[in-house]
Amino acid sequence: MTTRATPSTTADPLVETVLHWYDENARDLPWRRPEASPWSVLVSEFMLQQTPVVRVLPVHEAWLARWPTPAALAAESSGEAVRAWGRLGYPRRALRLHGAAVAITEQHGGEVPASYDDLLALPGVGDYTAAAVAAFAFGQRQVVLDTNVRRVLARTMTGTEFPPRSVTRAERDLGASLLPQDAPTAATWSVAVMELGALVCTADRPRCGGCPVVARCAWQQSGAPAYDGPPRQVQTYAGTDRQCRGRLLAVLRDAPGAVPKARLDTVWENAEQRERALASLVEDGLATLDADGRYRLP
DNA sequence: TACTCGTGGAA
DNA sequence: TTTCCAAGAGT
Repeated sequence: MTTRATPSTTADPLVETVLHWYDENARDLPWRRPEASPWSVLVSEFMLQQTPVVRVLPVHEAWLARWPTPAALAAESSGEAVRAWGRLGYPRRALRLHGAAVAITEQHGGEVPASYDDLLALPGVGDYTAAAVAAFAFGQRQVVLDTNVRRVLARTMTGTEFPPRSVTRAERDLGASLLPQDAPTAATWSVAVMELGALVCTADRPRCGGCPVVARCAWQQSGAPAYDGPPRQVQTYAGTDRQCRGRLLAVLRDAPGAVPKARLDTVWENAEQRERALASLVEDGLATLDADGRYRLP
């Protein structure tokens, strides 16, 4: 399984316990294998933004087989990236990943940059993804705060069931305070605490009975009080522009070439909303209007 | 800051 | 059936 530095480099017993738990319980994911390239890691991080691991796995495998390097993807049209993205959701991520591949090819000699700042400058790469790639692809010491890590820290350290709506200074300081000094150990801790959140310390029905740090969990020790913060964001979907865009783009994705507008008109009843959604797809660069009035992927 | 941006599995 | 939400980013 995973290897790491000696325990003496870590101060907090919670960190040590989670590292040991990860040694025994880590999932074998393609982008975690020793032979995984930084490009494989970067692609996985794009795909995993708001999409579950099980749905990413097959698309990630096909993506890396077709485009083994950033330059290979950069040589394709952005539309092919959108098509290969399939039904992972949020297709603008496909566009941004293509844009990142172009930037890597043109500005970094085709090699995924290792520095946080260079990564952050890539399209579609925010604080989380830049830190994650620096840590997981390059073994750097970075504070990696994703939804899993934030939830684990909220429960074990802060004693609340859920973290704040957006990342706070306190969370960042807490993450920094727990980070092992040794870079390889820090990188392993980052993926380990994320894995704990994904497999045990889940958002609903956490498996506290199987949690290695339940005895140290502030939330559990205080009786697992119910969440009393502001209501978490509700994601409505049915009838939204988002659903309409999804229907329209599915038609373009499944067609080999351009499609007549009449065909797009059949997948959404409300004409006003349909026109607005189609215009927004074009505006976003996810669709192109041909001179003959037909639509296609860019 | 708050909102938008897809999709589908689980309970 | 409805609700929740999953390795966020951009504006």
